[in-house]
Amino acid sequence: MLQPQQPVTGNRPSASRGLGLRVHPGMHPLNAVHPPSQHRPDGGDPGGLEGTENGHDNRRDIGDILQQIMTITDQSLDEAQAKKHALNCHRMKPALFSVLCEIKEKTGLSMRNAHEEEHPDPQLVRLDNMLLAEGVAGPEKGGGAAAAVSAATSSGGMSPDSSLEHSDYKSKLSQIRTIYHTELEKYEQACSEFTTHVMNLLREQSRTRPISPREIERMVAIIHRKFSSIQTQLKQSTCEAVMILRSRFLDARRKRRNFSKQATEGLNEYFYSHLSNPYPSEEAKEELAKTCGITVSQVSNWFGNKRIRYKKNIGKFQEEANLYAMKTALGATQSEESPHTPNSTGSGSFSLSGSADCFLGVPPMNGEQPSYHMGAETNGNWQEQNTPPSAASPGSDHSDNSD
DNA sequence: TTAGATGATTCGTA
DNA sequence: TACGAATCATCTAA
Repeated sequence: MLQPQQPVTGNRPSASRGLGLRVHPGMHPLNAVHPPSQHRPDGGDPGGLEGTENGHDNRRDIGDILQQIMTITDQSLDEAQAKKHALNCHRMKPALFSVLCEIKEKTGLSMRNAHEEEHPDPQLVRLDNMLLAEGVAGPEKGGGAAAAVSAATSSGGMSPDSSLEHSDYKSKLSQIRTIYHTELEKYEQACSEFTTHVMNLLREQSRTRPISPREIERMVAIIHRKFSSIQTQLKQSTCEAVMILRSRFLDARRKRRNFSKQATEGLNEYFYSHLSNPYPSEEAKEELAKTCGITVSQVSNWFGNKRIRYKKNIGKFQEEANLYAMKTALGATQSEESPHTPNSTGSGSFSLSGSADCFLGVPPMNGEQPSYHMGAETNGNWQEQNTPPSAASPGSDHSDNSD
């Protein structure tokens, strides 16, 4: 029986290090290269053992070569080079090489993962799209920041004096972009270098073991996948940074400012004068937006909030409703007394004295006559549920009608 | 510091 | 798509 051979150098024990492929008692090194017909996967290998016990010269040579290969990593570089050269020149090398090729082909190793398909990672696609949209990836033209700023502005959350913060935002986004591209370049360069290195190694190794071009390609693909996952992490971190930056600078809720008293009064005046149907038309919203100095969406938000909060606690708003009713009534009286006297201090500003009908020229909703009382029903069951019976009677009871 | 007010956002629904 | 409802985040007065 062929015993495991000590490294040629003989300067260290062979069983403690190496590739873990050392021959152990009971297993002949040539088991790995037996043709499949002789291979015994059940552990027993009478044929192989028989062969070694017969002291087959060729197989002993091959065993020597294999053993030398196994111990190459344990040797110094010079020794290894010399050994490699010796192996390359060995008379049995072509035979061993062809056997390895054959075995490799039959085990299907070379076809492993051959059917793996390259699908774009959906997460990566999302990250790419986001970075593109934010202006971090892709050509730098300030588009992302500008788009984000314009989006925030159009939502009505940005005040005109926020241009300084915009520039701050842009500069920080630019920093993120710079870091992102620097890191990306580093990764790409490292990937390229590593790929080249591995390909050279494989080409070199292909002289002593069978390595198909397809195998090299697959190895390159594996490397690229690994680096791609690192890049994904980079993109993820960048996205998070942009999100934090964006929320810090552009989240309208963080920039919330209360409307001016004048604007709030104007909105309230409209609301209570149309209490039976507080749903301003688009034209009315636009007019309100213009006169209050806010956006149409802010008007919509305000009415949405007002309706829901009014409905939730009618009693609480009763006093407010009465106040605006009184103001309107007073304004109407003054108008009657001096019909030619403008009831506002000037066009474009809100007056608390005008009647609901002539409320700064804001078109009545759906053609209804604005009123504080239970007027024409125009919007579902809002009116019957939410219009307080005493709204038109300032000073009347303030009973809590909240639901 | 804190509770209430308020503007904005999100989500489900008709 | 507008709206209601819930919720968040900030403002403000006490």
